[in-house]
Amino acid sequence: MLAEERRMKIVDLATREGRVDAQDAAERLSVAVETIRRDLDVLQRRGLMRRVHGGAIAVHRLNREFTVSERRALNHSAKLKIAEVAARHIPEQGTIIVDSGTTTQCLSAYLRDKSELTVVTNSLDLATEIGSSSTRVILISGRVRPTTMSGVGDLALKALENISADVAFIGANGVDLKSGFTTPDPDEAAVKTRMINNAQESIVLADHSKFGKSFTMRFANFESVDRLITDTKTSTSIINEITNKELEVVIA
Amino acid sequence: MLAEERRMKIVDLATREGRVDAQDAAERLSVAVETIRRDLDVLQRRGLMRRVHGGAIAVHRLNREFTVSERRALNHSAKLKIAEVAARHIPEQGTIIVDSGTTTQCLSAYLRDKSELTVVTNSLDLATEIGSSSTRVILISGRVRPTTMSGVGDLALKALENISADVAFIGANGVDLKSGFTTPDPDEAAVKTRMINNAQESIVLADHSKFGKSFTMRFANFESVDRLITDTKTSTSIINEITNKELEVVIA
DNA sequence: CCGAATTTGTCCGTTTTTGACCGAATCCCA
DNA sequence: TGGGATTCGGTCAAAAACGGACAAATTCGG
Repeated sequence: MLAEERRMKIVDLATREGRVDAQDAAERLSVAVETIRRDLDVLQRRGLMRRVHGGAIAVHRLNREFTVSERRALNHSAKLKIAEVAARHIPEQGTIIVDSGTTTQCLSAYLRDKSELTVVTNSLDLATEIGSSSTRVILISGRVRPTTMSGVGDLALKALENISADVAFIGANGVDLKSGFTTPDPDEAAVKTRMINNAQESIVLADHSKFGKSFTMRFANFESVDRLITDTKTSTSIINEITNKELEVVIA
Repeated sequence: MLAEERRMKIVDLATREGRVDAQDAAERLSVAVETIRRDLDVLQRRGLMRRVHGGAIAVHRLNREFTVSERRALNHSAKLKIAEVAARHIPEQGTIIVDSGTTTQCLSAYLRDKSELTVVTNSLDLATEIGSSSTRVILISGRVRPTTMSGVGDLALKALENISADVAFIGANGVDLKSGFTTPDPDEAAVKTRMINNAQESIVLADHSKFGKSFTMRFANFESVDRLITDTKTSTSIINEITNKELEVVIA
């Protein structure tokens, strides 16, 4: 059996059963466990599954299980540092737009009790956290997308229509040289684009795990964003290439 | 079973039942209690649940308890009964409007995972609770009023403009023979009025403590509401007088 | 057909996971 | 409030899984 063929069968197994047991797969495909383990590593690098002790878990199942709170914990310290740096760009007064997402969510600590500040957001969680403080919060309506707990759709775009802000803090799922800033959901992408358009200055927050990835919907290219904040683990070569595109990159 | 798989099942248990009993989970997943306890520690570190004596509780439940705990304690059992009766008027499919408020909030238990139902609400807490289920949630928002954590103002009215629903469940601060249904905040009153106007049928939920009180803003008179649900502690004389005004009163 | 590169299997020391044990801390109920 | 039951958390040992090294087998390019 060809190596690729074997890997296909492993993917097959994974999608059918949701997981792969290294030991079990080795027996079924009559190869050594080490081979399976190596295969799983390869498939993980291809983004097809996630390696865990004893085997691997199919991504489709992962997405379902990964809740907001779990994603929040992912690279949490990096996100906190990014938020800390981003916070320097929050004005004392005026209006800012804050996108939904686990990274932008970390900004909440810097947004409470700013009585001269208006925060416009489509994130339920963020609004809940700072809504009870003296900061003026405007929550964007819309259909609630369960995976991100944010308001999207036509209503959200309508609500944003007449709002203009000083700064917009935007999250991204993918940052790639070819594709620009991307996200999987079309509705969510439309909201992000509108947010960027309606702000004087726009800042994207993205930790190292987002780089080199691209998803279906581009919501901005490098020219339309003013600043990109990331953490120290992001490869410097990518950062240099982005800096060449007239986009200021800040490393937290 | 893979370790990660087991942990997923624990998260599953937690989200479904709100809590995890270490002993019980150990038996169900046929591993030692110690293993479960270690898993719970890991999951806590991932921010998925909060460790407590005897097991752990899901974070989504945790947030819920924190946000409305004090207010909800007031006449809580009465509110639960009112919600139970009100729930009989929730259609299996179609669109309903649910107002913000501690009483209407209790409806959330009956609104999760109704895939044929669309819930329109201006309550952040309600949207958060049912937004993660398969129920379609449309959040009406605008400026967030800190005391009630609800969306009000011009933006909210605009968003409601083109929405029509089968039933509206409305909360009230005061129910009085002379003043009708009242609330202190003008913005909130405007939203309630619009909600009632945009629904085929409107139901007000009010426990006994609301009767005989009146506040600045009337959002509805007795004629414009179809049904009033209250608890057994409400004085029968008031109920009789209200019934005379062509308003059906249901006692939970 | 040959040599190089890649893949695969084996070996083995290291790490991780798991279940068991036990004294201490905590909870629950009378 | 006190005592019994439960739970906790730390240590230990066995088992499983890991990963790196290396050799054998296979594939590839010329």
